[in-house]
Amino acid sequence: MHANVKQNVIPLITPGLKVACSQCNLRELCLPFGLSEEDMGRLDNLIGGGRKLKRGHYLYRAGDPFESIFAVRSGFFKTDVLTEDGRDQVTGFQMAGEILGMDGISTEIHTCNAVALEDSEVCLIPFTELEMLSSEIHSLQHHLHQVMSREIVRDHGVMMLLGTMRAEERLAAFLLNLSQRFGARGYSPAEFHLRMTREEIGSYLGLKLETVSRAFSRFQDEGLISVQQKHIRIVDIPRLKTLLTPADGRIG
Amino acid sequence: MHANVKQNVIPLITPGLKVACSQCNLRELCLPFGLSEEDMGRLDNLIGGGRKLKRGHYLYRAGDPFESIFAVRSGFFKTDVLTEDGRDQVTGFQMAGEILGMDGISTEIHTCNAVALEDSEVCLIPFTELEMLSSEIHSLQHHLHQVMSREIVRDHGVMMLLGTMRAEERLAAFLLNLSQRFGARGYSPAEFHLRMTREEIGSYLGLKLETVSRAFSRFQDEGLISVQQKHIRIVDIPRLKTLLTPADGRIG
DNA sequence: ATTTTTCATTGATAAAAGTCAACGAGGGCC
DNA sequence: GGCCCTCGTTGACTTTTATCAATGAAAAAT
Repeated sequence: MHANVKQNVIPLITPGLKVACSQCNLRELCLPFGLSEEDMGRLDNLIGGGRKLKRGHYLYRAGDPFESIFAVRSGFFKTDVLTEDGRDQVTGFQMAGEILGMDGISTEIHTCNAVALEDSEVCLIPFTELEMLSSEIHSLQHHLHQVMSREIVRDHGVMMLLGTMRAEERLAAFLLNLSQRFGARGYSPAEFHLRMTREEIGSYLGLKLETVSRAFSRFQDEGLISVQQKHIRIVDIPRLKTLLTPADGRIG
Repeated sequence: MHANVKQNVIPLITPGLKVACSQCNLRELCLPFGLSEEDMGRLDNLIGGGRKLKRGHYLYRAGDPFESIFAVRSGFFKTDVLTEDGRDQVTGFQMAGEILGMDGISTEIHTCNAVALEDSEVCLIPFTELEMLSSEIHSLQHHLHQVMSREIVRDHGVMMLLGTMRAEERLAAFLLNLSQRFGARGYSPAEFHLRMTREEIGSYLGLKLETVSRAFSRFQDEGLISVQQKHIRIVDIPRLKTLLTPADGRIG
């Protein structure tokens, strides 16, 4: 309880940053995907500006009233759920173009925390207005549904990971997922900087930090990756992928 | 691959069952929640009738084109995801009033299987039509978003369970969740029949069936529940709940 | 009604991950 | 630039869960 007081005292959110989907190079990844020029302009008008968050600051917390969803413009976030008895589960890591906050729609209260893992910017999308606009723009409505559905499908993937995979498989899946997402954003899929700690990775993967650390070391020993603290280079993507399709001793 | 041929050869779906939300005693739990009489009538017109499924039959399968979501009218379903390498993760169990199929919205292709675990009936809700109607009826639109968001929040709960809990905690959480949902539907929260096998419970909880079975036996030995195959009676709900809030040795 | 098959339970043993502990490296702060 | 604190790594050992295997009970098929 005391450990993270330092990073939370002031929810340092800087309003007033002007943003426009139509100018944004993330638009193909983000909410405006598939909108016409004109409709994108209407979405621009709705978006309540951008907000900057310094590393360690909360975008929202469990218990906060829900008003908006957020699109990550730059930076890196994690979301996590806490229980009364102090358990902490990281439910996801979000990067540019991804949508945060949909957990709050159901009860009008956020059920998880969203924290910036590096200095970040988000676009604030007031949800009531978004619903109003999406009832006028069919493609926006449909795309919103797709984004929510994609989140459900992603969650199923995490369940699969947590429910059926062993430690090294989980880590391999995690690295390949990051790799793919960095690649899709024009960054190197083979070399990147982890924004989260071993403990946060462990929480996401349902493992203890020591287990994560050992798995990293083993991957390095086997020449799959090269690790130096938070710097990762994937040396052998194909072989890393084979870790996810193990025991193919199935009889057709 | 061969094991479940028997139950799948004919996707025995019986169309033509007429249903009306306005007459349905599940309406407070289901999609029409919060609609006016008039709007409910419009929803009635949209719903493509009911369908009956015999136990073991698929409502839809991964790979099927997505057209509709489904509301469970009666019966019991499971959803699961398979990987190429044969891993199988049960992602949920659905009962009356709950919505199935939202995984398909994102890509227009279902990503999981939905199987009836007992003879069941669903209402078929064509999704394109639902979107059209929901852009006219704001409360319907909002409620659809809430239903999807609730699914996301539920998924976070499963992640928490899989990521942080031990075998007995998982089973306790599972039983309490079923208990609560049966109770909400007017059935006994203390005594019910499990529709799924130990293996399916295990898959959902990220455990092997033997571990599930042992945990059941231990709960029974400790006087928490009484188990006889699929028949469960929860003897001591409060004590079962304390299993979920263990080690409260936190220092404030 | 009987046979067959599936499902559940239990025990012995193995494997995987967790726990406890020590040490070392980096990054941020003064 | 140096100090402090957080984070990461590694080792030894424990706990938990999986695996393998056998038996029994119930449900489905004939």
